[in-house]
Amino acid sequence: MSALNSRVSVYQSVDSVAGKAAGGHDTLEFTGILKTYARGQEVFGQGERADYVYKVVRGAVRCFKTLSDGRRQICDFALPGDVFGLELGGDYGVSAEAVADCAIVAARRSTVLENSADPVAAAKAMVRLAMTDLERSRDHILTLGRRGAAERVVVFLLELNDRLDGGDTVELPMSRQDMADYLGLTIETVSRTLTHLEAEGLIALKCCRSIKLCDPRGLRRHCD
Amino acid sequence: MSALNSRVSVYQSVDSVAGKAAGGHDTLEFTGILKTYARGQEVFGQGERADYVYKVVRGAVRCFKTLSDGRRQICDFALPGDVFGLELGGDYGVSAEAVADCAIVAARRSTVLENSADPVAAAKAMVRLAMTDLERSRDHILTLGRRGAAERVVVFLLELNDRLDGGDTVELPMSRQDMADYLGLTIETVSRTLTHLEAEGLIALKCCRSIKLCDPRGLRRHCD
DNA sequence: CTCTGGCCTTGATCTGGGTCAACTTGGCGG
DNA sequence: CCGCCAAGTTGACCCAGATCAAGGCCAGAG
Repeated sequence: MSALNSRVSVYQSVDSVAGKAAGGHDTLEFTGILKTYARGQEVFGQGERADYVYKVVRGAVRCFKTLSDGRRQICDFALPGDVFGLELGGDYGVSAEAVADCAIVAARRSTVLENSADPVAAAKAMVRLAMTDLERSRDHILTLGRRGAAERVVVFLLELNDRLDGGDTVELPMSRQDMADYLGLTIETVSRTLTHLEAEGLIALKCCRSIKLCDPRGLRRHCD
Repeated sequence: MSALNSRVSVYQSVDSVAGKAAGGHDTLEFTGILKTYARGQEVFGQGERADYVYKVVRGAVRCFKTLSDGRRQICDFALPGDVFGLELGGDYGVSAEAVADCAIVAARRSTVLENSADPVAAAKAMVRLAMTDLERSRDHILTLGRRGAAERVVVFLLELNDRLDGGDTVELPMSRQDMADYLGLTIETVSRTLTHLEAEGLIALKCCRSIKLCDPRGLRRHCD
């Protein structure tokens, strides 16, 4: 459970972590320590002091909330290039775990925010990150509140395809359980739905973690 | 449908719209025009240019997304003191309508953001607003993804009671339909659930828009 | 006063997705 | 190569909440 292979080294990243709309402005200087996390390893837990901000270099992370009886809801997946662990101030509102083996940069909050060379640009980049997350959350809310199982799965595949950008094939970094916990379904329903979509010729399950989107137009029609 | 009673006047508001955690810093100077909106009137529509930011003075606003077949999901209610219409840049990602008769301040985005006397404080206040919304959205996602009907209604009542702060009684500004569209349920289920909660002695329906929380502790136990 | 139209409640029935259980598949260590 | 175990699939059945339908309860108009 605890830090197994936490090989660490200093890492300098000055990538743009701004949204696609940015024309190069408002980038967040992201300097920190590169760590690796094994599949299933915790990055941080809900309620801990939010002293660090993270950025995925390789792999994928799930950010989730848990009810006292164990029910889990994944709020978001952080994919390569994504920042996570951004908080209002105090504590993390979610827990974060590696979905697959990961390389992640951990930067002190204060370094990224206060000690920045250009505080206005840093704050603007923060706003951009928060608003991007917020818009994705809203779509997630729409999906969970008003879409049926098939629509949820289709929306998920299309979104992942968009974010991973691997042509017409989605290489899922997560298990069926993770998909289910993101989509508010059960593993059985996710599995069945994928089988149905394949039977309809909309997708092809090359293997259970590799899905080809055969008919993107048809899929999009499936969920407006 | 269009602007019926859009009595307008200049309005100077320098309220703190920062979160509760703020010790007085990072306030957003919010200067704009005070407008009134009739119940049901649209404030802005999804896809329109997001040139204005809004702040509720009186009444309540629903921010929602709609699917092409008419299914509606309310993402958030904006209550007195809340800012809404904050966007990444381009267009509004949701539509906004008055749930009840409202008084709302509309401020130009540029006035609030760029032309601010203290751009760093403004940007920080923006981050605070976005993060607050984001955290509420995450809770909403948890509710929609993993809670049953009774838990949803209870969580909703507790949250509203917290935000409105009217002692132990919640004066609902919205209809059953709005509640249902926020909670991912139907009006019938919301109505039945309230009746059940009353039968259990957890709440009292003084009238259909006025609900007394008789046993806050019991309610909280209902949904962890 | 009655009429009308929202809004809300209540009951009967239906169904999408959950639950339970068996089985298959695939990756990995020995 | 086999055996093992986690992950995924498939089937049978069940139930929470949706749907369909009938009234009830105001508030405002006439």
